[in-house]
Amino acid sequence: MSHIHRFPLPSPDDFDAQQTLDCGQAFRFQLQEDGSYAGVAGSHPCRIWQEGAAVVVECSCNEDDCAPFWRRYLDLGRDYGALKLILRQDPVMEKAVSFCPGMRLLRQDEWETLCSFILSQNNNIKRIKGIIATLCKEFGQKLHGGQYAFPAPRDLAGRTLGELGVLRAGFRAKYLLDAAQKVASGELELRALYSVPLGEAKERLMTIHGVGPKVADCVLLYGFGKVECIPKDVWIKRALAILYPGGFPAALEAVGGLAQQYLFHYCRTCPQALEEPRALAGAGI
DNA sequence: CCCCAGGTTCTGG
DNA sequence: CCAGAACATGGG
Repeated sequence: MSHIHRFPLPSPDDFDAQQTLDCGQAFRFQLQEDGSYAGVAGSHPCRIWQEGAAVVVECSCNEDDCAPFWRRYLDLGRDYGALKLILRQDPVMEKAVSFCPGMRLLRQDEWETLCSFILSQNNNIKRIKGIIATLCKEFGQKLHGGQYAFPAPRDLAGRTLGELGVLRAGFRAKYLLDAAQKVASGELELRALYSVPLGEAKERLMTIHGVGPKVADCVLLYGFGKVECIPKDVWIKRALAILYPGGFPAALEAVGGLAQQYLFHYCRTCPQALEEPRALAGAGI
């Protein structure tokens, strides 16, 4: 059984599957020969692509109507046209947004986001994807289409470090285990983080061994939809230092996480992004 | 052999 | 409090 969902957007610029699903915020989508992306969102195996000014989702779930899930997952309630207009008033963001205007923030499962970014530390995206694929295949429930669900906290909490060895996750395995045990036991209740102040939520996440400020910000941004969180990874630190020597514009801080994602993808994908200011300076200003 | 990768923890001042 | 090293693993 498979449903096709078609979500119209104001502009064809408001969604691009590659820019959204392969920009380092989600790790479970793979480019297909037809240009669509196949993967798992939450517990939904799916394919996602764009057709003109619409996002199209094919999913094989047995829910009567999973459209609300997709609206939330794809952040369809947010007016990206208006937001991009605001961001583009800043000359640096103008370039970043122009580079990937179809990028959107995904609202992913909180637990999966936590694990994903624990595994991301001091690691590269290619290998992060591999570890997560193995994690799902080894410990997750089997779904339609040869896909696997992301393992629940309970699925991992009782495992030993030896059992997690198949992941080849290195020192991150013990962090994953600590997260699973704290969440499965109720010591850390993820849903409860919605009802406490942001700083408190971040501190609670950081009680997990292996979760520092950057990973916590990623979880809050990609899992809890807190767009004011700005994960400071090596790329963003470089970008801020070079492109915003005078500091990040205060007017954009309220949507700093979104700006961060455009910048991250721009700087990581386009090598000249961080070189141009040097060239200008060299030209004598 | 080196260095690096969407960091965090540990250690020595 | 703060700078460096250590941490597992795979790729260049």
